[in-house]
Amino acid sequence: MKLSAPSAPTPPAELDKRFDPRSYEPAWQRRWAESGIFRAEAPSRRPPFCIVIPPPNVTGKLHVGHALQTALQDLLTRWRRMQGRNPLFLPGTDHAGISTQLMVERQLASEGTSRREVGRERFLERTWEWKTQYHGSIRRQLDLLGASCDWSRERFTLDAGLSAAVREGFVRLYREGLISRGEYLVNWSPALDTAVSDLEVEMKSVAGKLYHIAYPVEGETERVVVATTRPETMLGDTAVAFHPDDERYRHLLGKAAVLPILGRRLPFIADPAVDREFGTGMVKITPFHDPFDFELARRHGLPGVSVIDHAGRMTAEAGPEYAGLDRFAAREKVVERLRAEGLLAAVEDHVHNVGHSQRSGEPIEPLVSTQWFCDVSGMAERALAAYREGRLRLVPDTWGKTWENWLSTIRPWCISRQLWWGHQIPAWYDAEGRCWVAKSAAEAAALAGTDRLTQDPDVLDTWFSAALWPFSTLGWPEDTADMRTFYPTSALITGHDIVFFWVARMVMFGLHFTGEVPFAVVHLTGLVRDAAGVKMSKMRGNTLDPADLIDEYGADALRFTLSSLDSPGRDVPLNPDQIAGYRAFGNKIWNAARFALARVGEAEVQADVDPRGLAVPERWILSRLSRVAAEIEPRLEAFRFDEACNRLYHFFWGDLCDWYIELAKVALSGEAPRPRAGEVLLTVLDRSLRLLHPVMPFLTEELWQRLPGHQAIHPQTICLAPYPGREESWESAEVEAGMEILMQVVTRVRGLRAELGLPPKARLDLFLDPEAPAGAEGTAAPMSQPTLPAGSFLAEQEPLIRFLCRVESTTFGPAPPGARRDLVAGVEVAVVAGSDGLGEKERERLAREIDRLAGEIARAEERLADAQFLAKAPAAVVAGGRARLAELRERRERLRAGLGST
RNA sequence: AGGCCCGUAGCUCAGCUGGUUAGAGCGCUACGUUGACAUCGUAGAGGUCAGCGGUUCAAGUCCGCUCGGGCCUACCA
Repeated sequence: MKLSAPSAPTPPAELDKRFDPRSYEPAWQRRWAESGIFRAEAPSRRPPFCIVIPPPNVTGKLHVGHALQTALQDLLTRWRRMQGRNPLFLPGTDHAGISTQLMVERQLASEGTSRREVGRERFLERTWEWKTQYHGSIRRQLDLLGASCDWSRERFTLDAGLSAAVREGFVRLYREGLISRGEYLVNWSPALDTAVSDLEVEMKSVAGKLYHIAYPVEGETERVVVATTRPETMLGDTAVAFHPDDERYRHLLGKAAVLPILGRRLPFIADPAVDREFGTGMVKITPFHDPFDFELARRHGLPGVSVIDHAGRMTAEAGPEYAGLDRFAAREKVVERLRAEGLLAAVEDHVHNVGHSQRSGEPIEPLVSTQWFCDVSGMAERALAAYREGRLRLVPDTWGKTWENWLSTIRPWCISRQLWWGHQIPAWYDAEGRCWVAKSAAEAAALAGTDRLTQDPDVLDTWFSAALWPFSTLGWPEDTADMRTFYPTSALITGHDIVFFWVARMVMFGLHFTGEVPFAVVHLTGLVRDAAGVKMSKMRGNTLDPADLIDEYGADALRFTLSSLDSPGRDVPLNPDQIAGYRAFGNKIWNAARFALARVGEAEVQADVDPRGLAVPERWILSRLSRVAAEIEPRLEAFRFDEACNRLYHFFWGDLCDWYIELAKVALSGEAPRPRAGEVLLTVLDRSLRLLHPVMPFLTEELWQRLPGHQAIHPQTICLAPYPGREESWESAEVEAGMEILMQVVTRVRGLRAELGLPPKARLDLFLDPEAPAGAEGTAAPMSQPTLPAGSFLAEQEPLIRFLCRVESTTFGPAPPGARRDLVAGVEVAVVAGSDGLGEKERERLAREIDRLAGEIARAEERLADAQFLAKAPAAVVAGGRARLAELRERRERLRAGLGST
């Protein structure tokens, strides 16, 4: 495990002034991979941490949604690695049955052929070629992102091991009676020519028609009117139903209607499921082409008639007039005929929901077909219990209700698909049509007593293998070291769009096959949208390709952007401007390091720093660093990547760059040396880079390798350096409070200069009067220690103030008349600038500010006069209010003085 | 039909267990090439926190309703 030298020509060489992620990102990914530091150990003494990747489809390239999840998964993995755990980020891909098959079929079509023409074997060869190609591009993209995957453990849902796991799972469920084959009403996609599961049906609101059709009553002159949106299905009617309490129709019980066109006898049925309010309250029953009717027919033992076939065409049963017609053409023809016969009572516009095939888009055709089903009701109950008992945590927890709702109303899962690309169902049929389920043809032959068997041609739903993923990838059903070391896995991060497709099924299968929830916690991310919040889609042309974004902004900037946008329960609007903003942050970090490397002389990174004997700026930045470090880990634990990122960003840019590095300039230039300033700067930089590394792995490694003395932290790589935490001994409320006042004073002086319209170089004399009048203590930044009053603190730091404000002189004490003055943090800040008095604009501004203050003072006074408030509010709040009022009044006085003085 | 989420500055979003001065980034304005950084600096403008009602000494924050937007689940023909 050796890491070669960094890419810099000579070690702590000067940094290029140009910040260019492309110059180091690919090089580091290569170096890390070569050094083997991402390989997990099994067994290991270190505590495990495991994330299995939600396997991308080998259909195509990764999109930004993948980039988001990968960024977060890798963030956690790298963080845990730095904490000394034994992390496994397990990569892999999914064969994605329907999608991939469609892609290859499209390819064949463009060559003027089809899958039927080339045959199953050749088709599968072609699909494997496809897989190889796209797998390569997925791998490249994960590398570009900096994913610290253990590629030695990579899996594919159709590889030998996973295929064995799938057969094992199927056979077990079959033998337990949870998988069975039967003829049921299923969701049929005519375009895909396969059955699909309920989840693959997308309900769309469609503006259609509601046809009112008169059915004669047998042997009577009476007619009943039924309402339907699909008149063509009437050819498959076998009954007519109404609500048992519906007086309008009760007399019809025991009688029958006559189906127009075909003349079939349709008994009247009373069933409470019928809605009396809808249409006429009389409903035609088509058991084989409507789920509602199918259920009702089962309850009443009614037969069914199939009038629509797998291609969506009318069957012979529909009658010679319609056989062979497409269902929609048949609809027109049926309506025409009814109208001609005077049986069309009415046609009205009707908006209703129609199931569409998620993959191919056409309306789903409910029809009866022989398929394999998995009874998941028991598993669903256990998945529910796991959630309720806290063995499974959903983040954010708002998903709990959805979880409960879906699992408690779950129905059998149709797991067979009439496709070729996938796991062929391990069931064989003998000459008599008997079915033998086994893990192999040989085993089936042994069971059947003959090898004259034919395997079921269908394949399993892609999600069946996906449901086994967290343990099949670790070697299940074998008792492997990986399984013992890493299962159950630590966390799952995936998009909320597949919570049912995938997450729920993994939990169900995990509990069933391993007895454990496959992951302790699931973080459901939002969907990535474009800058305007619109869902990305190829059709809209608003997709962003991660590879392009990485090329333009660098992987670190993309990772930081995505991580900081992942706030709970929200979608992720990705705006390239924002990525550019975080690339600028990278540049900022780069230049901070460049400054340090150029100025620290012989200083080196220290594993620890004793704050005793350090000057205020050094003590301050160490204190700030400790506080920020303390805030990061709890946020990562809670999947609040957004908060962690924001804190790091503001610490680095705000505290470190804006203030500390400015303060360090005087010390490092030799103008006013301070003890160990260089050492502190390097140490703060080292720890900041380590804190940032899980989010921005490349930049932090590139810079960290150049920090003199970084070997004291880790000899090889920042990837394995310890993740910094809190350093209590570095913290000082006193120093932070003092610095807070200093910063406010400096900011106010700069403000006064700008307000007076003075050029930066214009001479300015500063007067500070910290002997704030009574009542002005307890401001926004109260001096917590009486040992360090504002006055002496500011006096001690006078050279820094002079430097930061660029003033000629600082005088402690009351300002002379004519000075422009203000009050901040209990300190009067006044400047005397040459001879010019206040300009008209400035007078107006001041007057407005004084007005605004008057309003605030009035409100504060009113509140403090309220007996209820005084009695009920906590003492601290009341005291704070009083102090604030005093400060407001005092500030108004100063401003008035400044205004009147001209 | 049921459930969930959202409506805060021009844009995209933070805002933890309610505390009075609501933040960030981008954009905008003015000034600025002071040797880390113009992928920058300094200062600034900009919000009746969708609306109404309630709880409370105190509401962006809690509760109810309304309006607007999005998502998910669902066998009303």
